[in-house]
Amino acid sequence: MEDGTSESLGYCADTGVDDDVLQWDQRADCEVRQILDRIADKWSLLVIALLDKRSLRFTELRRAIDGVSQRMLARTLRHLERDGLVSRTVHPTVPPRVDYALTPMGATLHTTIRALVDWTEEHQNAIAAARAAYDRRVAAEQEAAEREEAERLAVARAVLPVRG
Amino acid sequence: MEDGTSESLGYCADTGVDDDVLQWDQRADCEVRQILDRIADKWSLLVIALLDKRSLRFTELRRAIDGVSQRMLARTLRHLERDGLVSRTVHPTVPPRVDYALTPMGATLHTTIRALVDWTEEHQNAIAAARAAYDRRVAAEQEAAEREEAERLAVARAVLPVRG
DNA sequence: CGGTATCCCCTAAGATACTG
DNA sequence: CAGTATCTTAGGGGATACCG
Repeated sequence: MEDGTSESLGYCADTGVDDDVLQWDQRADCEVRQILDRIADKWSLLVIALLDKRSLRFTELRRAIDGVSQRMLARTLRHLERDGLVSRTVHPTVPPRVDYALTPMGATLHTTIRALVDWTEEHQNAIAAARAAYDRRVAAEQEAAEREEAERLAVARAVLPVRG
Repeated sequence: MEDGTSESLGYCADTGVDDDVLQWDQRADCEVRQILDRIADKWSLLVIALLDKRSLRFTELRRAIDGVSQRMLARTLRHLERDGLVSRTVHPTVPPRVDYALTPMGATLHTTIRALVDWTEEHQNAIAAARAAYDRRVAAEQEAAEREEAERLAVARAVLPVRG
């Protein structure tokens, strides 16, 4: 057993904080937050995406997901299995064969995740543009700052007598 | 400048891989993946959540989000600003005042994220139950394995002569 | 107030090797 | 094939100190 969720998490009851802006619970130990962190995880997202079409074997997933290590895939799958999002079926053949599939709950999650990915795809150009614009702005500001700095130095040298 | 997205990312064109199961691009350098990783980030999610209601100052955000360090909040905000999801407005007063707000694009993202959070809230009980069931199963299996092991040891001791 | 710069720790994740 | 165990490292993230 490597970790678990065993620390003192519990349901996050309203602490009665003044601010009602907090529509979602911000506290670090909140259960919702914790679930969110897990399913929004890089590999989880991809695994759920892939399993939507059909069940897959361990190695099929491994090959399908570029860059995932054996360790991380196993870990991710066990997490998803524990959360009841993915089912694991062992066929007692030789060589062994293990199939992973979405559970009904996992399938409902897929829909939601899909929306997020769609959003990302729709806006990726806009985001790229925003980044480029931001970077240009920053670069310009930095250049300006450097020019100003150089000028100040030049003035200082002109005013002070040269020593040595 | 701390990092950036400057490496050779580029749009991930279809590499013509055989498998059409890959509805989303899995390659580690994929732009969509990279954006997803950023917005699915723990702090980003919360910042976007909070800014939906109204614009907030740095310190307001800091206070609202339990457990965030100054460094991480600043980092997160700069990322979001760079991606065009959050706008940053400096009021040249003294003491300085900086307001953060969602851009129109940020607002659309909020809707999508909200769906994800809703899903999580709806299913958190089911997930908790699944986890409990899983943990019980694992515990039972482990116990069984230990019993078996103990038995094997007992048999071995009974067969082998006691040395020393 | 609203940051940036610095140091430092600790864990998540990759690489590697071994097992049923 | 489908994993687990072990080692190691990069970098996420906290604490602190200082600037405009």
